[in-house]
Amino acid sequence: MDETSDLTQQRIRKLESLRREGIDPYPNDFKVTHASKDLHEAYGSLSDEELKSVGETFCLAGRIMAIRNFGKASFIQVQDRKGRIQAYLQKDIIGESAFQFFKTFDIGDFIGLEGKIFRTKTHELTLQVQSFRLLVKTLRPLPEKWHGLTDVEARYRQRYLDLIVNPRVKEIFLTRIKVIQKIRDFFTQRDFIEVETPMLHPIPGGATAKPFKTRHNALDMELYMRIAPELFLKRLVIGGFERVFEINRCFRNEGVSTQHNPEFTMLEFYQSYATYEEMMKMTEELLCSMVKEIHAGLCLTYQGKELDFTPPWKRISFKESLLEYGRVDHSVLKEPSKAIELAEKLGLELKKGTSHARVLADLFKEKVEPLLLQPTYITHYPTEVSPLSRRNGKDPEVVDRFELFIAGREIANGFSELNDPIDQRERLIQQLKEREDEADLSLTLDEDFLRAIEFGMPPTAGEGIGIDRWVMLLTDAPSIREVILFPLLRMEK
RNA sequence: GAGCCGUUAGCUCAAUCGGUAGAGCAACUGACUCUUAAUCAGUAGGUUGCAGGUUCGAUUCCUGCACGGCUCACCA
Repeated sequence: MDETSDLTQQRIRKLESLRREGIDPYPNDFKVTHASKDLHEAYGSLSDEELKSVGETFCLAGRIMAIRNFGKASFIQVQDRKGRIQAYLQKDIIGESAFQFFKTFDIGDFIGLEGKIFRTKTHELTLQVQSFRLLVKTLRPLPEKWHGLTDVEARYRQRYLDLIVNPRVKEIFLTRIKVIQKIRDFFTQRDFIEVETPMLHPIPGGATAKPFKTRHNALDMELYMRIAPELFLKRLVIGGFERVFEINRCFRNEGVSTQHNPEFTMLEFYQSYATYEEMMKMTEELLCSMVKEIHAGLCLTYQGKELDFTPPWKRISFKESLLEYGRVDHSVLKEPSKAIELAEKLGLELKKGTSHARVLADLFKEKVEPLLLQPTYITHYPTEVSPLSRRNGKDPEVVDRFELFIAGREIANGFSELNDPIDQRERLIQQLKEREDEADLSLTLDEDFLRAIEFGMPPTAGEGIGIDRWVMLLTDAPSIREVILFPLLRMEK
């Protein structure tokens, strides 16, 4: 058992002996003047001679990641929030008793250092320690210094360890944070307002995923964790916030995979007096700005595949894509029976109903989606599978909608919003009818949403972008769990 | 939900046909004042995920369970 492991017992004994000697193993009064990176940036390029004239004393603190002991001197690697720096402790300088005290330190302990900067014979910028303090005595040993922590389960369950010993992991999450910051800046600059809408929905809507059910005790009320913020953001548009965005969590009670986590982060934004075509343009600008910043160019490699983000991105209609990528016969687009025939030939299970549009959507998923490696907009989906999108002016059977695919995955979904309240009501009812057989009590008509639209929604376009999947592309992560700090796992035994 | 694979020391990994469970790092003792996966000598560390079964004998073969990974299914 961990609690009785020898290594931990040893350290508890060390801790007790420190206390007996009157040393506080967890002080909080050490003051830091510099971070490791500050020193690397300020002095990394100076010559050995120039460094000698730097008289300044620096106070740093961090976790000891490596110790290389000699008889009367020690090198240590100290890690702080910005990186690592080497420090050098010499018995002659810090004194006999201090040096003996240092010998009791373990890898993983936090240390506070005060000293001057110099360069070793092997040209490494190093802190010549004049004095030091124990800041935290740790009780458990860190994973191995060379291989680090590779066990995937341990990495996810004990993400703190993963972050301590695997620098790449820290980098991924810093990139994720940068992405979110960048999105905020992008929309704020364009006069959008960031809002927060409810996570607890009386009626789940805005998508057709299965929701998590929960319950409010005092109100004696069934609630659902939101599957999408869409219907609330539109209420805000109706209320006069003509440009809004939200970056927040959505919850879907579905299977877990390398592409799906039950809770994930979605960006949604709505702009009045814009159309789906302007959304496509804005999406190119937004995503390209991030690719440029993180990859110093418009190309990146994802899982061995070269992706080129140079705009404009290919746009092709849903039906055209079935012909061009799916290589289906024209008759499949025209005759439902032919579509069903093809789907059956491919071994697709047509559970969702066998209407022409649904079958085509299944064929698309099977035959087209995996081929869309380079950024590609698929436009004009069938109206039937897009209950919240505005009908196309020339062909009411399709909608002014697009989905963005990159590396064979859906990254974004946007459309000109349906603001005809009568059509909206009919299409939501139609959607409910199709799902009736699934006997899901959560599927109810959101009458307040329909009432809101009856008060008039300005012509608006909106879009949602899955942030996790986008960060996966930017960081070359093979699984969504690599870009979520604490992915959902079963309970540990 | 199904299939396949995995689970051995704190960490990373070995263990031939079923025959006493090993190494590196970390730890402990000692040597060493410019190392950087420091080096050298020595010591200690295990309910082989859990529960059964087969066998003289199981890390190894079989069954069930738990947890994880991948693929598929479900699903925006």
